[in-house]
Amino acid sequence: MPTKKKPQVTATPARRRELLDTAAEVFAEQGYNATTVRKIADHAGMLAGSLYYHFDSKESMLEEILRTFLDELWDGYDTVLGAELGPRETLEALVTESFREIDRHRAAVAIYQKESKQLVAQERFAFLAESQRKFEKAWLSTLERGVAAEVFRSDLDVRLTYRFVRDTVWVAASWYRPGGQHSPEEIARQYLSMVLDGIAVRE
Amino acid sequence: MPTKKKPQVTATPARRRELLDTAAEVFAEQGYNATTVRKIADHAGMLAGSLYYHFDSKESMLEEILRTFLDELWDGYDTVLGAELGPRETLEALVTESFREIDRHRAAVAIYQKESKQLVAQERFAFLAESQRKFEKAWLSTLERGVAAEVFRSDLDVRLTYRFVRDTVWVAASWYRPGGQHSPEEIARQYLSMVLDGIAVRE
DNA sequence: TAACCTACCAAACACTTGTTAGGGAAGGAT
DNA sequence: ATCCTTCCCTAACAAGTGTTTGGTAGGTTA
Repeated sequence: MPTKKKPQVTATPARRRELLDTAAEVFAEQGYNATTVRKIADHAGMLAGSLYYHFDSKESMLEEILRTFLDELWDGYDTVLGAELGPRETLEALVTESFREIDRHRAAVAIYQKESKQLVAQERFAFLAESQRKFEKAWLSTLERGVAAEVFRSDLDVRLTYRFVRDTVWVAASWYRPGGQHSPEEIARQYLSMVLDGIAVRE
Repeated sequence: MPTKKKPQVTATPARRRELLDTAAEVFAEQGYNATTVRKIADHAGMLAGSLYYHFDSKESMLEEILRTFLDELWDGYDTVLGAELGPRETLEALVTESFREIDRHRAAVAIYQKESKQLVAQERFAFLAESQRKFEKAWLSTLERGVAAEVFRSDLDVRLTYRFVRDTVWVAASWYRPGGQHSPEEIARQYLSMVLDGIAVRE
């Protein structure tokens, strides 16, 4: 007799993704640790134990939410980076793509922002560290290319600039609401205008 | 016979603040919900129950940490706002003061960033909402004054700009380490240069 | 009709959580 | 020498935690 069947792997992915979406929203709203499986089950209209028909554990839900988000994020980023644009155009495209991802995966981004720092220590979530390295490399090299090409200022600390740009983009997930008065593209445009040209009036 | 004495109020504040500092650091590192009172006690070299000689509850520790931080923050802010500087100088002073507060209250700022959104719903932490309103008013009015005086660009959404500036400043607490290679003033200078003049090279 | 699979419920499990009650050692005050 | 205060420990508590086990209604397949 083989091992027990694992509906987690083969079951219809429709209900599964539905449950992951509600779980992601509760995680984002209340925080991962403060979210009990009973709360998730409540939002899904079922009992706590029933979740374990679809998932191994609470932690595996979190992992799948973050993995799905990062996979899609890197699809977009790799496309941009592979286009071999100039440094300024690359930065514009990365920022715009980021705000689009926030629009699509608001909950996952919020979770990532809040929890990734603690999760990355666990080997189960080592893929977060890998993603962070790729992320830093992509942004830093773009900024450095821009400095070399004299389209970005050379008197600013590149690493510091990277941190500011990175944080401001992603922290937008904490206040962004899809369907609001600003589209992701409009937010990206305003943000880029601020970061590239500054908010001070030019003489 | 009067009610039991409450050492929480009258006890020597030295040990009390010491414990709050270690608690703040554990809260900042692991997150409030993920931090057990036993972990705090471990870091303080005592047992969990002993904490309750000094404090009413885990929640009251959190409240005191945030209250202490916000009190000091507004001391600095009110001084700046009372100086009646021009809009650009006010913005510069607010940013610099913010980075100094991050330097002094790194842990508290990190906690505030992570938890305030969920805490503000509880009436016990209503003072967080009040602080946020004051904060928004101070920044928005400064930005609007700058636009009116034509020192800040008028084609940017003020509210959006406010959010970007606010978030980028405070999120720095997540990567800032006191004693690092950049002083708070140096970080403020670079940040202001980026926000005011942009990172693009001027023609 | 019978066998089976899917998706859930009901009830319990072992464990961790914040918190409390009683006690005691150390040291200063009387 | 006695008392009192400070500060911590020991031991337990009730509630809440993630998870497991066995069962079952309803649809699908043989």
